[in-house]
Amino acid sequence: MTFIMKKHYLCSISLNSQNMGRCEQCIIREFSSLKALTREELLTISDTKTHFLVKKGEVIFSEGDNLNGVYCIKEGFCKLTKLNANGKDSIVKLSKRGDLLGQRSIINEETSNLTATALEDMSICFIPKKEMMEYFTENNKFSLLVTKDICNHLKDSDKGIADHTHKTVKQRLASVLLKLEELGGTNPENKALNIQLSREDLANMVGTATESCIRLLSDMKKESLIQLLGKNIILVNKSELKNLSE
Amino acid sequence: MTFIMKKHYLCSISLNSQNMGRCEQCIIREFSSLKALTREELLTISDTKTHFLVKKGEVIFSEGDNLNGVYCIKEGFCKLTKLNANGKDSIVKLSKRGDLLGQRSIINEETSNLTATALEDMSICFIPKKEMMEYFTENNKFSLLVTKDICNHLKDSDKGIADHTHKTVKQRLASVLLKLEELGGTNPENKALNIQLSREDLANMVGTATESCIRLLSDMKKESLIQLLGKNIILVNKSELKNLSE
DNA sequence: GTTTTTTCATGATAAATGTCATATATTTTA
DNA sequence: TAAAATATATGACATTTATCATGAAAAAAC
Repeated sequence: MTFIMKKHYLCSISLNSQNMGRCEQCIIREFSSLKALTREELLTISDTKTHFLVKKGEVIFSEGDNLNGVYCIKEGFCKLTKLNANGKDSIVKLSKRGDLLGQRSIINEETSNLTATALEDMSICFIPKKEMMEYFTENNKFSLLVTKDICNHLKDSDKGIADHTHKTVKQRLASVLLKLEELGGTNPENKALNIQLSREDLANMVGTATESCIRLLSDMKKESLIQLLGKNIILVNKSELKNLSE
Repeated sequence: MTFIMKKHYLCSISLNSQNMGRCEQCIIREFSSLKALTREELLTISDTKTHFLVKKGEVIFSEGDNLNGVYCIKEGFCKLTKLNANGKDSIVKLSKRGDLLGQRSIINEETSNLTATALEDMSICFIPKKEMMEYFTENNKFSLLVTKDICNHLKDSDKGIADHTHKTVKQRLASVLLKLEELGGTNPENKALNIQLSREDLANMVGTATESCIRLLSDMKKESLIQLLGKNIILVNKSELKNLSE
């Protein structure tokens, strides 16, 4: 287990001066509730937002941090984790391009309940709390979309609890592999999953020991359900994986 | 496993005529986001709401149901469950007096993702979708409270996923027992938990087989962590249960 | 009040999963 | 590029957990 310092404060300063990207021209906002903002609101956000790059493995924010705004993912995947008392991580959720992070903490005026860590090099915009909450209270269309987004997360999480309650490890692994494809898609060339998790991360998402996860991947390979090419995982028999996961 | 018909439609009609309870005088609303409603809004809700009783074991609404409003619990506990593909239930959440049910489905305009079942005789008010959404879009104070409530549920559910990911069954059982006390309190006379779950329900909340749950309860009894008096569970050594659960 | 059904409890056993050890492959660092 | 560190893989084994069987206790139905 390694500890990596947060470097994004430095990055955000050095990069923002170079990055004159205007929110009103940014396509990414179409993927989130930000699409409900008015032209004026977007102009203000353009001036108050900061942009920064995060390297693979770097922490964006940690459990317990006081977030002063929300993070809009322009590019890259990240994991949202919770640390167990016995020192083990649980991956609660994965986020991708277009997703907003930190909404719950801002609305509830609480510290973050999750840690966000980049799974690959990322490009992120930071939108200050002040503007977010201003538009949240004044722009009804925006607040409705934000709330709907949170509602969807809630539905996913409740599904997650149910999945972890009575399914076997193998069922959950199958389910996670399909979820990874759904979320991140596949490489058009070799059909491998675009989201590359370490075996440890995969185990922390499935809820099992790393060795058990590796073993079950090997089993699935022998059963021709998947193919393993180094870090690459290819879902060979998706319908059977689907059957297995249910 | 038994199937129980929903009878509350009948109940609601027969009872509503007798029940002239006015929302503006109801103390229960102080426990939920309904406290943000104006006097005028409350008067309208009084006229449109219906009140009904639900008997222990009866289903209030089921996974997949189209909810036409939200349910405000005036009295009693209920469980919110999700049915697994292999026919096993997971208890995702418990709700009590003052809680609102069905908010997520109404806001997202989706069918319910959970089934609500009474754990004891309950008294419930039903508030139609139309009024809820009207106030949600027009009364900012109300919508903020609703959203905060959903945010709290999300935080709880994410905690739930993490708990299920790497904790042992015994750790989770200890955690559930403490949660039951926190949520429902104890009988002042014998200090037993007010929320009485069957062993099967307890197992479905912990995420284990009923027999394993019973066995672990026996173990905890032998270790003087708890006391078992019929259906009554008394938490004897709470600090040790707390240690165990973490 | 008796019968029937359901819930609770426990033993025996099987199956699933976790842990520790070790080897190899891969990546990172110097 | 070589050395060090980390990630992946697999075997051996311990532990946990699930399943099946059975009986007792409690609750529900008659």
